[in-house]
Amino acid sequence: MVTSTKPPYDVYDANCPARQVLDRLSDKWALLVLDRLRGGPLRFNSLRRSISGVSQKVLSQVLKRLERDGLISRQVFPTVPVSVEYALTSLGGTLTATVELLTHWAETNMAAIEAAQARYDASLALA
Amino acid sequence: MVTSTKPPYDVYDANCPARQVLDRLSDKWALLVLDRLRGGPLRFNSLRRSISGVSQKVLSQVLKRLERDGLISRQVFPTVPVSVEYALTSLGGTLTATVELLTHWAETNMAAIEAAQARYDASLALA
DNA sequence: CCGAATCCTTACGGATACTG
DNA sequence: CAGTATCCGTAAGGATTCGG
Repeated sequence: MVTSTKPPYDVYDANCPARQVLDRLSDKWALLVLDRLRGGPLRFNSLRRSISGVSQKVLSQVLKRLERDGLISRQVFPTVPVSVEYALTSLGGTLTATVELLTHWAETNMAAIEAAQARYDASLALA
Repeated sequence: MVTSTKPPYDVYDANCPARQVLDRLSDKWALLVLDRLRGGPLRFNSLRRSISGVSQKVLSQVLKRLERDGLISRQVFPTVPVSVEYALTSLGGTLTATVELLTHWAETNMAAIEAAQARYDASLALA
């Protein structure tokens, strides 16, 4: 359905809800974190290890932002040394469910995109 | 619904379809372009003017990428001076339709996110 | 174990000027 | 009109080190 039901928001306004959310999803690590937490709560280093490639600095930044947005929760256990568990909130859960629709689109149409790229690149090669 | 139906892809692999698509959407201008074209084909400068804030360099980069991905089409009219029309392809159309679901989530839940942020910031203020 | 702070590199985006 | 080419400032992200 492409029946343009354009929202009454200004897409150029940084305060536009769509932009707000998309700016968050634009961070690739954020999505990986949310995806990881779908399996249940995880501790910091455990989460870090499960997402290969992310630096500790960036991970803590991302976690802080997601917590601030209410998408994940952070619970500290006063053990020695301290341990911290991160978990998906219900709000975060609905978001990941929605993102999955996009993931599904990707799986369905990635082949078409790759085909288009091949065609494009080929047309450039003979130019 | 949080019933983890995880795709059979490696989310850490840059070739994962989900990543491919999200990396594209991470470009804020790309989304604005796709959104703009939902109203019908537009010429370069027309598109540029309709998206305030984008530089001409970045716009042409974005357009080239979207064309390569098969999400938009580019048609040159041999007028003098030449005019070029960009339009959404059917593939691009299905993507924007899917993105709209995300937009809808944003509209529905943005208030909750802002509330969470306010709570978070308040808890920091008294720390 | 969890995270903050520092340094440093690089890659993106804006402004400007030029071509077909 | 529709780009390409160049320069350049800024800000994001990685590596490393230190603290609670």
